[in-house]
Amino acid sequence: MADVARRADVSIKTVSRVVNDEPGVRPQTASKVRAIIEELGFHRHEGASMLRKGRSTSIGLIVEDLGNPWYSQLAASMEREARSRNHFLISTSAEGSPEREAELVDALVARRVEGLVVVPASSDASEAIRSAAEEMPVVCVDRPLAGLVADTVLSDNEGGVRSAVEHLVAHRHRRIGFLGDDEVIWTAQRRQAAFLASYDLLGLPGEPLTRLGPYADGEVAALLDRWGQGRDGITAVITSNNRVTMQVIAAQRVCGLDLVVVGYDDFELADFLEPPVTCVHQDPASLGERAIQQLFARLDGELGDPRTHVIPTRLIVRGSARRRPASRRA
Amino acid sequence: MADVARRADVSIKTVSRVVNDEPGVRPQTASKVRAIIEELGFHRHEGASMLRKGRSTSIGLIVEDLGNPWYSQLAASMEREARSRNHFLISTSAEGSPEREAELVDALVARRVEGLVVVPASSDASEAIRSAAEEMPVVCVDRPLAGLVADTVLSDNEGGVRSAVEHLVAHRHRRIGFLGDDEVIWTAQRRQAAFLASYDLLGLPGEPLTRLGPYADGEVAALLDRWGQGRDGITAVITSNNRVTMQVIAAQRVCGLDLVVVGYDDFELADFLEPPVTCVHQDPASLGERAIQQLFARLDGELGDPRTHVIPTRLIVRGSARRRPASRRA
DNA sequence: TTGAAAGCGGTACCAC
DNA sequence: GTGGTACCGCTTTCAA
Repeated sequence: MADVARRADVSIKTVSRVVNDEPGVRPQTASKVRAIIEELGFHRHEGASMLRKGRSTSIGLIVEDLGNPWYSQLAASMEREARSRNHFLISTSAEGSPEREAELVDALVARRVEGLVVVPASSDASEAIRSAAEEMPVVCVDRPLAGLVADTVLSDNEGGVRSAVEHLVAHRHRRIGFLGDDEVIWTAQRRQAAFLASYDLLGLPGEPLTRLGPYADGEVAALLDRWGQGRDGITAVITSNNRVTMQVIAAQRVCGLDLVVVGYDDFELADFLEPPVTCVHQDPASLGERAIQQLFARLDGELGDPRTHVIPTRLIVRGSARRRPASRRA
Repeated sequence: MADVARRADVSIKTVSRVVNDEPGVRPQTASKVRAIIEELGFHRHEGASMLRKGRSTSIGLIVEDLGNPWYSQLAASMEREARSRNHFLISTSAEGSPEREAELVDALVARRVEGLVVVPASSDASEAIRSAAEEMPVVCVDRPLAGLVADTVLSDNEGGVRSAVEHLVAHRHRRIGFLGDDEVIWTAQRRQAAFLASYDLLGLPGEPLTRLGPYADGEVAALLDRWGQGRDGITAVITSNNRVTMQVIAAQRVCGLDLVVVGYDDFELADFLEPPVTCVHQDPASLGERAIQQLFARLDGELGDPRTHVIPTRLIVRGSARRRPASRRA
C-alpha cells in the first residue's frame, strides 16, 4: 500500500480510502490509484486490517463431515446466508473427533471470526468452545451442548419420529423396529427415546426392538433378520439418519429382506428405489439459515438467555408403507 | 499477549515463545505463563501473526457448490490432506458464478492463503485469478483454465467415456445417446467430444445423438422419448455427470422409459436402483489429494512448467447393461 | 534463559 | 479532499 501511494504520489491514507470505497476522494485521484493498484498487482492484507479494526466480517462453521451431503447442504445454505450479510463463511470438518473440534475452534477464534456455528462432536462442551463462547456468539446446530450457554437450533426429533411411527401404524404395522446411528450421537439417542415414547403412546404390542450403533459388518442385516422372524417379527423399521438408512437398504438387498423402511433424513433417490422410501425430511438449509440468523441477531446486540429453535420436520410419504404380504422369506 | 506478559511478570517475547512452543523457556516459566493464558482467556491473534510472519499456513479452495456431494467429497479429502501437512483449508462455493469466484479469489488472497485450489466456474481465467497466480501457486481441478499458467488435475474424461461406450457395445447396444450437463461446463463438452470420438472409433451406425444442457422442465424425458422411437431408436444413454444421471433416472420413471443408463460419476445408491446403474467412477478424493500434493510441491519449491495430472477412472459394472427385450412401450 | 525495540500493513483520528 | 502519525498484536533481531 505504501508502494502504491508512492507510485501514485498520494498518501497511504488516500490509497486506503480508495481500497475501501470510502468517500472523500476525487474521482480522478481514485482512478489513478486504482490503475496503479492494478499495475502493481496490489492485494490488501486482511490480517493487517483485522488487526487494526479488531473485526473480520467472517464467521466459522464446524461440521462433522463435509463429505456427508446433509452437512454439506447445511454449509452451502449458511454460506449463502452469510454472504447475503457480507460475511465470509469458513467451513471446516471435525470428522467426529472432539480433539479436532477443539483445534478448529481455536484456529477459527485465532482468525478472529465474529461468531461460530458448531455441529458438536460430543455432548459436552470442550474447554476450547467454552472459552470461545466468552469472546463471541456460538450457535449449536442439530445437537445441544451441555455445559455451554449458547443458542441452539434443533430438528423436531420428537415430532419427526412420531410422524413416522403414526404413519406406519396407520398402515397397519404393529411391530416396528428402530435402528439408530452411533450411540455417542445425540440425535440417535434422542430419536430412539422419541421412538420408545411413541411406541408407548400408541399402545403398540410387545417390547419395542431398538438398537444404536456402531454396527459391525453385516450386523445390521443379522439384526433385521432376527427381528423379522416369527409371527410377531417386525414388518417395518425406522432409522435415525441417512447413514443408517443406507445401511438398512444395503442389508435388505444383500439378505433379501423385505421390511418397510421409514428413514429420518430425506435423500435424493428415495423416490426411485423399489419400493420408494418414506422419509422424515429435516431441511438442512432451514437449520443453517436459522442458525445464521440467530448468530447475527446476537452480533446485532440481542441480549438475554440462550434460545432454542426447533425446526419442524415433514413426513414425505412415498407409498413404501403398505404392509407387504407375509414375508417372501421362510 | 501484553496483558499476559504483565500479569506473569515476563516479557511479551517470553509469552510468544510459550504460545509457539519455542525452546528456550524454563519449564516453570512456561507453565506459569500457560496458567495466566488460561485464566485470562487469551487467544492468539492469527492476523497479527500473519502480518509479521508473512505467511498463514492455510490454503483456499473454491468449488462450484459445496452442497453437491461430489464437490463436498473433494473438499473433505483436501481438508484431510492439508491437515496432514499442518495447513488449514478454507472451503468456499462460487455457485457457478464467475463474479462470485473472482470475489472469493480476492477474499482468499487477502487472507494470505499460501495457495489456491479452484474448480473453475468458467473456462477463461479471470483477472482476479491471474493476479492471484502471480502471488501463489494455483491448481485447477476437474477443468482447465485457458489463459492461466497453472497446474491442473483432471479426470480421464476420454478413457472414462470410452470405457462406458465399449461396455455398452460389448452388451450389443448399437444406438447409444449422450446427455451432457450445461454446455458452459467444460467436462460436459469434453465428455461429449469423447463420446463422439468413441462412436466413430467403434464404427457405430447412424448419426450419434447427443445433447448438452441446460434442460427445461420435462425436456430430458421428451428427448429420451424421441431418441428411443422407432427401430433404430437408442437402447442406452450415457450421461456426463451425476446431475444429469439424476435427471435421466427421474425422466425414465416419470415416462416409463426403459433405457440402459451408464452414468459418469458414481453415486451412493447406484447399486440399489432397479436396474442397478453402471457408472464411470472418478474418485473426488483422489483428485483432491493429487491437487494438494501438487500445490505443496510448488510450495516446497518445485519449478518448471505447469503439470497436468490425469486421474484414471474406473468403470463400475452393475449389470445394468444387458440389452432389454424390445421396449415395453408401443 | 530472557528482554527491548523495531516493524509487518493497514485504519482511526485529527490536522491541514 | 488529502496527509501525518499513532497504534492494533505479534515475531524478528539482537543484546544482556
